[in-house]
Amino acid sequence: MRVSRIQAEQNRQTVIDVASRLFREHGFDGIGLKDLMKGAGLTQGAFYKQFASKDDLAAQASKRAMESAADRWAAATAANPGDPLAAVIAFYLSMDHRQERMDGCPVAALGSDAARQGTGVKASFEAGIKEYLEIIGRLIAASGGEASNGKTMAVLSTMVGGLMLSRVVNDPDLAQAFLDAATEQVRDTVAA
Amino acid sequence: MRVSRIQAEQNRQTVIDVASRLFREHGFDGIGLKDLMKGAGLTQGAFYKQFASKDDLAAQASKRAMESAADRWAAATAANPGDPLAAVIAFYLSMDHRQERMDGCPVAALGSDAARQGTGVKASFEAGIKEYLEIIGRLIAASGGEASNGKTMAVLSTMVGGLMLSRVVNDPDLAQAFLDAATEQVRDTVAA
DNA sequence: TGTACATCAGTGAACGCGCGTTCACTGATGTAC
DNA sequence: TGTACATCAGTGAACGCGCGTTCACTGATGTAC
Repeated sequence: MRVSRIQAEQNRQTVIDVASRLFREHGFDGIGLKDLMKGAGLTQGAFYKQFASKDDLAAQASKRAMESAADRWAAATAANPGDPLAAVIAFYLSMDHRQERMDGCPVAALGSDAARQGTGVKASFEAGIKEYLEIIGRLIAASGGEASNGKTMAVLSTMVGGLMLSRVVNDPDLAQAFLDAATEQVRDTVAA
Repeated sequence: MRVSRIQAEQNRQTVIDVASRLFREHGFDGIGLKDLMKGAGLTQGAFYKQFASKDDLAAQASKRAMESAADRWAAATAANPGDPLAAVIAFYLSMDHRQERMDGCPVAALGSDAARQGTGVKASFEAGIKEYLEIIGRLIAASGGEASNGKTMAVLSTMVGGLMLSRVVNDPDLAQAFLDAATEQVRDTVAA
């Protein structure tokens, strides 16, 4: 049964949204097209009316995931206008973020998977990472610090690495210690 | 055809070695038992004489991968006794390391995969990460710095994050910039 | 505006394939005497 | 030390299953007049 062009486009967007979350939760190889489509209320057969391949969806879903992650950074800054940079750091390096892979940072959730993917997926990550860097740079500058490219990249590296390491260990105390250590490091770097 | 107990144990070790490399190259879900066994010169059927499940192998291969990564750190320090800490940092945050996922750091190669795995795999990573921290702590202390737990964890976070970010982008210049930024940050932290 | 027809988003079944796992069998190794 | 037999590492085929992808079909939507 045919569906209006508006509805069809809406469905396509829903599939991308769902995929951006389920890929983060299960990895690109850990979730099949059947379940991805089911998550959008559709059946498997409709997939190839909307996307060229699973890889194509992976690239688009990665883009969407990075965009929505940047939106969450914006939300964190809006919630704490007094010290927006501290708000982003606190949110990113929190136990909450560690535990919600599905709605969290795609670099931490899919970084090592993405390194194995094709140019399309990597391009999506690259664009999102550049957006991250711009936001961090702006926040450092706004807080009165000197926002060099090197400094913003170092800050992002520490945040991503700290979150990843905290997720990879079983011991909750060690996980918390990584988040704390990264937080302190980032604060020192920003203040320097 | 039966094989001597010594040969059987040797085969088992070979499977673990091969798996530790192929998992890093292709991810836990990206390589099948048939190819893993073929890499060790065996056939698929022998697998369950040696391991309880693929997950069991993943845990053992993760342990092996972390151990051999620590060995490479030791090799780097031995090659530059004058400044062993700088040698480890330079090796870890190099383009060479970025390009050789198969023989490189398992945290960067499999970190986001490992976060989705069971307790066994995570325990292997946790043990390896503690070993990393001990080595870094020892090297900082030896270089005359104050080696707090927080500092060593922050250093490791920055190294892992910097390498991961450099692998996830297409642009080689941006990749190099992440490696450079992380290197400088780690040097500053260690010297502080 | 109303009618006739073409379009095409979505369905559901099928395709070939590789997955993790199981199993009957082989034949060299290990053990008992 | 030599012989008879039990053990079991490894083989290769099979199991059921889910994968990504394709396709004939449906029927509401969009278009032409």
